[in-house]
This record gives sequence, structure tokens and C-alpha cells, in this order.
Amino acid sequence: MPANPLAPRPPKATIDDVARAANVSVATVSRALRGLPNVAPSTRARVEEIARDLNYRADPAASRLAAGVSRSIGVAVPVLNSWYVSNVIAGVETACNSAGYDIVVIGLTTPELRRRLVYNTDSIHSRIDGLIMVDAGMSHDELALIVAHGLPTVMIGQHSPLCSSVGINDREVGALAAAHLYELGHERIGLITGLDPHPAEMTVPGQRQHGFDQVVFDLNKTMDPSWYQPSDFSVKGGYRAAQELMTRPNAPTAIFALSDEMAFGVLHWARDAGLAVPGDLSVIGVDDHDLAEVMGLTTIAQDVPEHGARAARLVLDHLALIDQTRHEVFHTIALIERSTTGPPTAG
Amino acid sequence: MPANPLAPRPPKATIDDVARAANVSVATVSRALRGLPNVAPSTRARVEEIARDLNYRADPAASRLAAGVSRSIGVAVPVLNSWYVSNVIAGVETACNSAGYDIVVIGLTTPELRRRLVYNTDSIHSRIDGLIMVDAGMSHDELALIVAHGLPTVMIGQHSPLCSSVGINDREVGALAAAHLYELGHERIGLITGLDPHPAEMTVPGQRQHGFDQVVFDLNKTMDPSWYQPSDFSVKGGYRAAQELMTRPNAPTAIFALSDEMAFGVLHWARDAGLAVPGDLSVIGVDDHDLAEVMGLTTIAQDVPEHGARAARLVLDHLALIDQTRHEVFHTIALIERSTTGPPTAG
DNA sequence: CTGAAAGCGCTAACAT
DNA sequence: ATGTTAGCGCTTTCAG
Repeated sequence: MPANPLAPRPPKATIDDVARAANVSVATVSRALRGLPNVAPSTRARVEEIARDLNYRADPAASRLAAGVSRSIGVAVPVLNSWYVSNVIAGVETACNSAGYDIVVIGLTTPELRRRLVYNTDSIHSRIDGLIMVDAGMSHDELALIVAHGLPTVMIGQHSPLCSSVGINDREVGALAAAHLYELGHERIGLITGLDPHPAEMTVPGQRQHGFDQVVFDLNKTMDPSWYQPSDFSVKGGYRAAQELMTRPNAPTAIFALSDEMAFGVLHWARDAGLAVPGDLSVIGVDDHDLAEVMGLTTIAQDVPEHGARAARLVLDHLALIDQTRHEVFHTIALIERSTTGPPTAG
Repeated sequence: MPANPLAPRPPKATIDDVARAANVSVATVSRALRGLPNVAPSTRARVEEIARDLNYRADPAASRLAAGVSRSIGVAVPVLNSWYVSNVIAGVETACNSAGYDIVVIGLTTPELRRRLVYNTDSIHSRIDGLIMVDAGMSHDELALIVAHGLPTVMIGQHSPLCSSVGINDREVGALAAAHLYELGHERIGLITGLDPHPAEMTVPGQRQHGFDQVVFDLNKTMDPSWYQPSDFSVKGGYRAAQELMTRPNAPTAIFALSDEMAFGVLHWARDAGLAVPGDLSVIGVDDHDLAEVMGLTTIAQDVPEHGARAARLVLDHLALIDQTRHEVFHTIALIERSTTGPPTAG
């Protein structure tokens, strides 16, 4: 295969070249360069210098083949261009690159791609040393299949006895939102949720709704079933959901959207519809998106990049044999009141 | 509750297992499974079936070592959580996964990480088959080093004779914005730019500013040097830049921000400062961010995911030997007038 | 059309 | 402390 004609390919040094130049065996080179014990300091120094001179670096594929590790961790995400996901990835990246790990992004954007991950249809598991799954909504059985590959695995946004996980208390998220809205005097509250692929697994949307419903029950309130409106966590989805919700009889006076992006969509619809916020309609979201403050959105904040970083550290600590136990990490959340929620106007 | 996985660790089948079960040599298995010619249809069918039964998939590290390809492409990005970057990555992912390629994200978030890529300090180049760089702001020399590795390389947001590139006509972007604002009657226009690491390379900020300045010149207008305010393409950066710009004497009546996210920051500052938009201050951005419509932001739209997809296709076509020529792709842009720009109020 | 065999570059016992 | 020697699992000549 012809290489780029514009540039000559630099001669790639192998471990053999280094060994020869340093007058030692390849084994010693390998040991020296990886910081293993049992190498004379002088030897190590010499090898290191020569390696530098020769511009040598171990071929990752060769090490992977021989040692079984690839120094890269996989991050499986349901979408790539959501604020939440990209901030998780940013957090993962921070933690990984300081440890010298690469990150390979595994898009789960189609059912087919999900299948590929679960059933390892394209040997993804053998190109990574660890796996982080973000809001993957895995069933117990799917997850069992995945962890059976033996990779240190941590989920973000879903918890399971089968692996470590990091997230927030999503029931509390729902409860906070409900309490806030009822306290303001709302009685008709719309809930824009996500689709829960495996309701039994209690993923993010399920948990948040559960926490919400608990407050409804505790406060002796009622929810018209039509106030539950599933959507897809996108701005446009929030817009459509608001439209659905608000153009039906018995429309809510407040909407709790399970993400800020959906909440932004609601705000957009409200403006298009000529509704005053929070006068005619109160809106609360979740995330504290970069633009939440700009939009004055009341929301429940979480430190998303930190979730990613924490998950990465869990995987890396496992790989470094520092800590191989299972963890279930919960980060804190906080209600941030801004200007999109207020009491309903009388009537 | 002890984990009790349904599935025991799947025994990893090797090409040898398949060969034995199919009663052929490993060479034939390899050929059959990769769709190479010179395999009897019946043999191929048998091998394929057995491979499926055995749940066999070639170990990527082994193939990489033997054949020199890893079926993954690298995407180097300056940040991970910007709207622009995550949408580029989303586009790349779309194109890559339909071709069966993995994507490894290379964060260029620190100078050290940039160095790693340029000088190949950790053999990243040998774990990928192609490289896409997003707004990397590479100097000619750095780029020369990178392409010298022989990987098909394409840049997004920067053009160079050394490799393929995809982007938009950034000078036209600047020109469109300037023309729009002057047409509305503004005479004092603030420009919130980015930092241009290598001015000589004419990267995105440089080009946009250049196009802008050309219009200034052509129209016989003048720019107070203090109206150029560098920033960092973030919402917060836009806020600070607006503050800088607007609290100085001879403040602008309109601001052109080089990205929508910075424009959002400007909008935020304007609201905090009690300025009416577009009455007291007009604002125009670039991108057509998901929230641009929500915010009513006038902007210059580009199809960001498509940039990523196009770049990926360039790399993939190169790898598939379909087209190895150098391309310089320009996508279309369009001014979208919304409600943040208007004539300056008299006075 | 198929098989045998030589590596790809590195790591990991097992010597020494 | 260092060297020797097997592979890791696959691809790829080169024969047949």
C-alpha cells in the first residue's frame, strides 16, 4: 500500500534495534523501558537514552498480543452529541490521559451497534482493557454477557450488582423537582421523561420518575396519566413534548424535564406559544448545562465531567491492581433556583 | 448479593480452532473470512458457519501485528465538551461505524498532549489507520511531522498543502457577518475571536477575521483596535469578552462572535447589563448551535456533523484504496437571520 | 483452490 | 542482572 507520497516514511525502530545498539538483549530493553525491577541503573539509563535517540516506542499491537493489554479503555455512549455525554467523555479523557490510556469511543446509536457490544460481534472487547458505559440501559442479562468478558466495567447512570457504577441519586432528583414544584403551589405537573428500555433495571428515567411519583403519593397529590410524556433528551424532543403536553385538555402549569436540553425545548415552545415563564408555565430541568444560567433555567445540578473522571479512575485503579472491589459511587446534586419556576398564576 | 453471571467466560476461539473444525488450514480460514478470492464457495460457506458457531472473531492486535492495520481511526480534538467538537465526532462516528472502524479520541487539551501527537511520544500513530484533526492549529512543521508517519490524515478547520482538509470558507463567514452588520447600519462592531496559535497558518479565527477585515476595508469603514477581543470559544469566554468590549469607551453597537457558544455568553452579559438585544446591542454568531433557534440568535449556519462524516469518508476511501488523492472540501454556509440583530438605535 | 511456514514486534518464563 | 527462547494469533508469500 503506497504511503502518503508527500512525506517519506520514517524508519520505524524495533526493540531489536535498541537491543543491538545498547548491547543488551531485547528482554532487558523491555524490562528497562517498562520500569521493571532487576535492571542495573546504568543499563537502564543507557537503554533509555538509546531508545530516545532511535525514537523507539513499543508497538502497541505487539505488546497487546504478547501481554494482553492495550492501554486503552472503551467508552460506550448512546449518542455522541449531547451535552451530557460529551461532558462525561471529557471527564474520562482527563483521567485517562494522565494515566497514559487512550480512549476508544463506542457509539451505541443503533440497536445493531448495541448488539455488537453485547455479543462482541467485532471483538471490541479485545482492543480495550476496561469499559465504561454511559446510560446504556442494559438489561441484567445483557450486562452479564458483557462483564463475562472479564473486563473491568463501570456503568454511569445505571447500577447493578454485576459491576461498579457511578451516578447520582436519581430518585432524589425526581423528589427534589416534585417537592420544589408542589411547594410553589403547582397541582398539575407535566413530566418529560426518557424511554426506559428495560424498566426493570431502573435506569435514569425510571429512577427519576420513581422519586417524583413518591412525592406525589406522599403529598397526596394525583397525576393525570397524560402528564407523563416520553421524549428523547434532545432540545427538539423537549419542544415536541411540551407541545403534546400543553395542547391537551387539563394541561399542566409546570413541567419537569429530565434534562436541561429538553427543558430548553420546552422554553422554546413556551415562547412560540406566547406563554409567560414562569407565569403561565414553570420549567425545571436537570444537569446545570452550560447554558442553563444563560437561560435562567431552574435545574438540579450535577458535576457531569466528574462522573466520567470517577468512572475512569475506578477502571484504572482496577487495572493498576490498586483496588479491584466493586463500588457504587453516588455524587451530590443540588437544586439551583433560577427564573423559570415560580408560583402558578391564579386561575 | 454475589454476582452470578449467566454466562461463563466465553472460551476465546482462535483461528486454529476454526481451521481444525473446518478441516482446512488457517490460511484458508483467514482468506475465507476476509472475503478474499481463491476460496471455493463451498469451503467459504463451511468456514463461515463454523466461525459463527465458534463465535470466532480475529483478534485485532494479532491482525494489526501481522497485516499492519488496526481498523480504527484517530480523532484529535482541542477540547471534548464543546458543541462543535462533539458534533464533529458524532459525524465521524456515523461514517466510521458503518465501515466497521473504531474511533479513538485523542485529546489535545494540553500542550503536552499536542506534543505527544506531533512527536508520536506514545506510539499513537501505530494504533490507528488514519487521523482526523479538528481545529488543531498545527504549524506547517508540526503537520509535516505528523503526515510523515504515513497515515492518511485530514484536517477539519484548517487547510494545508500537506494533507486533505474539510471545512467551510471561513473568510466568507467573516465577510457575511460584517456585511450583515454594516447593512443594518452599525459602525462600531466588536469581534470576539479565538486565539490563533500560528497566525501564518490561517486557521479558523484568522480566516474569519480576515474576511471580516476585508469587508471593513472594502466598505471604507474603520475598526478601533480595541474592538478585537480574543476569547476561547466557550460560553463563559463570550461573557467575559462582551464585558471587556462593552465597558470600554467607544463601545460597539454590535458584536460578531466567532461561535454561537461565545454569542450566547454575550447575550447573557447583555441581559445582566440590562442591554436590550438587538436594540442596544446586536449579536451574531457562527454554527447554528442546537440552541441558536431557542435563543433567537442570528448566526451563520454550517452542517457540523457532516464535516466530520466527510472527513471520515476521505480517510476511509483512502484506506479502501478508492481514492488516495488530496482533497480540499468546502461545505456551504448560510446566514440565518433571527432576532438578535437589527439596526442600532439612533444616537 | 489450498496448505506450509515464516514472520509481525513484543513479553514472559526459564535459564544463567 | 541479563540472556534465551517460546510463543501471542494472525497474515502472507510461496509451493503445490
